[in-house]
Order: sequence, then structure tokens, then C-alpha cells
Amino acid sequence: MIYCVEDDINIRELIIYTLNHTGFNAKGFANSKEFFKEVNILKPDLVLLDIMLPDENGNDILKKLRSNIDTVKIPVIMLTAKTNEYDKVVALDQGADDYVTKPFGMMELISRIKAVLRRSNDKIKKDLLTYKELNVDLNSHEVYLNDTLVELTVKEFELLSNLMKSRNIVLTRDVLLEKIWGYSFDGETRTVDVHIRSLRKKLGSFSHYIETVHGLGYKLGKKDEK
Amino acid sequence: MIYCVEDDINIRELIIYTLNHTGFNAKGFANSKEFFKEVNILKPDLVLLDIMLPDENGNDILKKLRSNIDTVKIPVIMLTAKTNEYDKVVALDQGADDYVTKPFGMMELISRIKAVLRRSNDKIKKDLLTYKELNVDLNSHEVYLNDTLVELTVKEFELLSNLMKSRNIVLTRDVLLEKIWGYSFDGETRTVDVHIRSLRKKLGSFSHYIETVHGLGYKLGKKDEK
DNA sequence: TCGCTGATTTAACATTTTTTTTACATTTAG
DNA sequence: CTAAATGTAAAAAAAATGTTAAATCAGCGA
Repeated sequence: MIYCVEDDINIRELIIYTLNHTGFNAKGFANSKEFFKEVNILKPDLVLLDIMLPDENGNDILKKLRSNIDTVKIPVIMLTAKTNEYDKVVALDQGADDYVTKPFGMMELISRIKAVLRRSNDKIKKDLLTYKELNVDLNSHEVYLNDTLVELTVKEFELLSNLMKSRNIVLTRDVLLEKIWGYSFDGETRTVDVHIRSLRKKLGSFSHYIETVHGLGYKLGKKDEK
Repeated sequence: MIYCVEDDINIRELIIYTLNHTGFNAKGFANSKEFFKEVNILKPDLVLLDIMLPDENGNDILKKLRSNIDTVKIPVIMLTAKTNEYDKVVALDQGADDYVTKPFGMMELISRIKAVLRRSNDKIKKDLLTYKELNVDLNSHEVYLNDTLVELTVKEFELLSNLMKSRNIVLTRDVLLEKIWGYSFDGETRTVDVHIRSLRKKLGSFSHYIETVHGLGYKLGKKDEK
């Protein structure tokens, strides 16, 4: 699903019509408010964003999208007036994926949409953490040890991927609980330890790399490596 | 050592020549394959990466560098063609430290290299305390003496890092108890002394730098050195 | 809804590591 | 020289972690 935020009804309708007739699924919004209302319900695969809008500047919308975890990765193409170089730079700076200068042809727009989607797919596909002989695919939630799949439960997976992301840094039980379980638990619980145990068991000899830092927590990375 | 990956032989040679004549040590590679072969042998301090390359896109190389534990922290400066705004954004997204737009002058390149190296040093130093041949990494909680790891317990580690932070300043037992143990203990306890003892033992000859200030407490740093 | 399945948490106990205490030796300041 | 401060080793105590098994929970198909 593609969302298009554009106040000019002619341009908007034209875009929606064209997209819906070229294999896409598109929906138009005249302003920021409408748009965000819908975004909260369904996240689009891509957003076409006009910079000049009645209620809120397109760059501000972009900023909002990028500052929210749920929308940070949605690809955005900005629709800019030719004259405004500054906005263009700001947009790219804030993480727009591409921009199209008005007036533009539908062919160009579609080709850019396809390009952005293709690239964004590639990007997603490559969300891969690697450490030694271990590969953790954040998208498919799969873990490969020497190319053989290791089946982990959700908690084990989160534990491992957090350790991978913070390699060589000690993560305390508190931090792990906060990050994975979401609570700031005061009282004592052995949950983390037990999951570490089962994770280690499943990872076999690789578990040497999951170090216990006595009195602190756990860490990925062997002592003797800098 | 700086590695430069750039397929255009003229640009490459120019960069290498300039760097080697301005106090740097640089080596050039025409493609990804060559580059990675060398990286496996020796990790560079910084990489200059062209985006357009014959065998593999510069952004993909960057991603590989960032997904591998050994290379994740190597600073990277991208060399981009002016036209390609998108790649630039992607590059910064993936953790490039800076980019230079072609065509660029050698002065600019060098100033950016210096800036990136400076920043990357600052970053590392932030979590790393150094005194003589001793390094204390506050993140990984590791202590290296002449590049060999010294295993410390939590209390020993805290003791040492407090001394490191307040080098040349006497820390009384009260202060240390307060800072590390968290209590304002009235009665007498030999705890600090005992931990100092074991710390010294583990630090071998370096322990000369941990001075006892009779009647007061302990201090890192020899009298005769400033 | 019920009962099944696998995941997760809790609980209990074993083991390991760290910390503190103790007791005595040694050093230092005055 | 003497009293107070510090060094040191070993024992004792405490705390942290490992491990297993049982209890609980959540999702799902009948």
C-alpha cells in the first residue's frame, strides 16, 4: 500500500489513479492530519510526500515518521517544487529515500517508486548480524550456526540479538529485562539466567562466546580478543 | 594505515600519493575483492570507499564492514559522485562517518580524514581509561596490561577505575567505601585494604603505581611523576 | 470451551566466585 | 621504641550463577 500526501486535488487524483492502474495499491490524503490518522491504522509500504502542505510542512511529517520506531523504516519519496533546493537537501538529510521534482511525469514517478521499493527490500534482506560462525537474521528471525539452522524461542532470539548488537559490551540483567521483557523489575528473578542457559545449550560450542561477567551480567565476545 | 577502494586508477594513485606524502600510510585497491583480501590480513585505521565499483557497490562493502565484529568500528569515508544523492543518504544511514563529493580537492579530503580520525579517537577514548601500560575499558569491563588481559572482580575493577579517574589524587578509604560500596561506614573495616592487596597482586609490577598514602588512603601515580 | 503443546517463569538446590572477617606480621610516624 | 596504620594469608560468610525440574502461561485446533 502506498500513501500519497498532496493537497492539490488534481495531482493527487492523477497519482492515485495511475498507481492503482499499474499494479499498486494507493490512497491519497490532502493533509497531515488525515494521513497520520490512517498511518496509525495501517502502515504503508511507501509514502509520497508533498513538501508544501496546508497544515504541516512535508519535512516535518518526514521528521515525525523517522522519529517513530514503527514508521522509521517506511520509504519516503518527496515531491518538491523545482525552485526549492533547500527543502530537498533537508529532506534527504532527514532520511527521505528519493525525491521527484514537480512537474514530473507518471513514468518517472513509477520508476522511482519501483527503485526505492527494490532498494528498500534489499536493505531489509540484509538485516543480518554476524559474529564468527554465527548469523542472525533479524527479519526472518533465523539463526544460522555454520549454515545450519538453530531453532530458538522468541526470548532466546531476543537475548542473542541484543548481545550481538552490543558485542563486547556487558549487558546487565536489568538492561536485558528492560529491553526484552519491557519491565523495570526490582525484585530478583532468575529468568535471564535460565534463558541464557537454554540459549547456550542450543548454541553448543559457540556458547563460549557468551561470557558471564560476574557481578554484572552477560557479554558477547571472548576475553582474549580485543 | 588508510585503505582506499577506488577503481579509477588516476584518482586512486593521486589519493595514495598525496596521503603518503602528508604523514599518512595509504594503500589502494581497485575492487572489493582485493580490498577484503587485505583487510583480513591487516585492519586499516580508516577506509576511503568509492561507491561505484566494478565488482561490488561501495554501500554493500560498507554494510559488510559494519556487520563484522572485527571491522565494525573502522571509520569509513565515502567517495560519491555529485549526482547520486540517494547513495549518500544510504551510506550515512549504514554508518559511514563522512562523505566527499567528487570531484574533490586533496586539501578537503585530508581535512576530512583528520576530522574523522579525531572524532573516532575521541569516541574510543570516552570509554577507555589509560595510564602507562594499563588500559581500562569501561564498556566491556576489561583491563589490559600491555595488551594482556587481567581478570578483575567487580570490586577490584571499581577500585582501579576510580583510582584511574582520579589519578594523582588521594582517595581515602571513606571516599572509596562511599563510592564503591555505597555506604558511609563508621566502624573500622579492612575491606578496602584487602581489595587493594588483591588488585596489586593481579597487576604485578604495575602495582608500583598504586601508592599507599599513610594515614590517608590510596593514590594512583608515582610521587616522582607528574 | 477444553485440553494439548511448547514456551516461559518460578523454585529449589548445587556449585562457583566474590567479599568480608579475622588474626597476625610488618611498616611507619612521631 | 611504641602505637597506630597497613600488609598479608587464610578461613568464613555471603552472594552470584548454573542447573534441573516442576509449575504456570499462552496459543491453538478440536
